[in-house]
Amino acid sequence: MAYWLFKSEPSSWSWEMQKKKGDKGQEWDGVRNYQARNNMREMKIGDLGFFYHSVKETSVVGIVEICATVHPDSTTDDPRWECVDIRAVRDVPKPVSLEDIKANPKLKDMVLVNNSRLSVQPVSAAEWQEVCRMGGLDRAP
DNA sequence: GCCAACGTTGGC
DNA sequence: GCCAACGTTGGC
Repeated sequence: MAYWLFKSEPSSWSWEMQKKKGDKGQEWDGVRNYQARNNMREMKIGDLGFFYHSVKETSVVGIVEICATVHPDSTTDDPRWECVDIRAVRDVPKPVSLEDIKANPKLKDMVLVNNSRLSVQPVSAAEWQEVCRMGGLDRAP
């Protein structure tokens, strides 16, 4: 089981929109960055991820699950670009802000802190537990 | 709205 | 293969 973080600007794709897709989920398309794509290639069904709102809210707002492994991105004919499908699992009761993450020494190595431009990132198990705790999930999913 | 950081493109 | 120019992202 691996953990990930998906970053999205709410004006283009928000957590609310993701939740409306329900259990069917949604293809995480539009990624045009090799590092992000390579991370998606590593994902397996059942892996979990944080849903992070960039720009305005800069907070982890939800938990998602990988529901389809990597496949061609339907929004382009360019065979280089692939993506996975994710579905919303639950809200994070208390969204965890970037400020809070930066202020927590346990999270100082998070990719989010050190490479803010990568849109699909790996998250360690320890980081997962800690962010879940901060978000008000006493038991990490 | 600004700007730093980063990734990509294209000329050589 | 290098590197300058350019475009985009995202925090502030």
